[in-house]
Amino acid sequence: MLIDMDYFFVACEEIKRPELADKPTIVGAEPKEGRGRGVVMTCNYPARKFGIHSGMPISQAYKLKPDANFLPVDYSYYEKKSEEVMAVIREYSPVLEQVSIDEAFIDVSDSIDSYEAAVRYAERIKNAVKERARLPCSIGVSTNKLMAKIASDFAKPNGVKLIREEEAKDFIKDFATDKLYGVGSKTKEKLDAMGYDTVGKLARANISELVDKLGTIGIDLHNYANGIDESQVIENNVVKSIGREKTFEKDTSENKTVIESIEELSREVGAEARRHGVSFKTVTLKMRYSDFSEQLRSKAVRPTDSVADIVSNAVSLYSAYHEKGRKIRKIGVRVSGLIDYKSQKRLGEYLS
DNA sequence: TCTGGGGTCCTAGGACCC
DNA sequence: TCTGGGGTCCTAGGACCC
Repeated sequence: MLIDMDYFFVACEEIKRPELADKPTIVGAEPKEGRGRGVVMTCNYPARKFGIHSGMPISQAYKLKPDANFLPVDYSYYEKKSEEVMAVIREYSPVLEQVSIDEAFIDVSDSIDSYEAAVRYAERIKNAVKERARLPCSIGVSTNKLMAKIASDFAKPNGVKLIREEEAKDFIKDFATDKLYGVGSKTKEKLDAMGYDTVGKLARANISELVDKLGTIGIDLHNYANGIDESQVIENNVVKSIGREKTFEKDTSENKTVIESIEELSREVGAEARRHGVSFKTVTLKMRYSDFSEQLRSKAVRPTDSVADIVSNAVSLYSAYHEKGRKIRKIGVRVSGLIDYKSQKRLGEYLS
């Protein structure tokens, strides 16, 4: 099963202010009378009636519905609600794989022996999430992760959708290929060029041609197109990297502005690392220029968790590699190669 | 029309070690 | 004078997901 929260960020806001529910409401960047930068993170169904959707530039959303409620992103609140939701779901499954802040797979195949029972079980979970976390969700039910995810799209809003194993292949055959997990705009273009513009055609494609043009993911995609996905639901509670980035209100080439931002982002990253109880081995600086091209530069460091190390490395990467004169749109700082203190301590004890 | 911020995984070359 | 095969780590960039 794939449990996917409905219009999650706005639904969270509606708990605090129920009156938002009947009106078009958007969580995302500040619209600034249509001059704001950034995008719609989430919007509720009343807003969708005006053609607004997540990922849309906030300026465009403002044009479509200037008197909608535009709310800023309160990420830590949504994280808290997410934890509540995950705790509820966890009671219903021996294993839970959280995909994002508002989505999780569970695997209940060992304890459920019919499609009817599975649907009843999903309804129970949906009701429990609604009652205890006070948030709506939709649940896709099938015999593998790929199809459960696809089913969840058809469950929305606030529903349960079952796709039986024997229906799977037929269910997806007329979809565009980018409805499959792992097919984005680039891969879709390549598939189109090969003449595979629907999932059904991809299902009948020549595998060696796919591998030739796409690499080993060609095999996965061919399986997906046939409704086949052997991947397991796996607990994934280990964080691999921690980063913060921000887009400037105006593109800038002023060193002072950029460096101050790097310092601020570094402090946030450092605080987050401490919160997780991890040190890191690599610091990466990301620069996005006005034309949207991106430059990443990284530096390996001795394992550390200090903000000063993040700042000094990120700033020196900036000084060394920033292409002078080019205006920067966005700056980002990330640490990776994370080591948690406990394992470090264990290793230390072992070595001593 | 104007494109966020949080991530993951993969590929590929170079340096280095034994 | 010409040089293998196994491996790890570092760095850069691309594609993708929500």
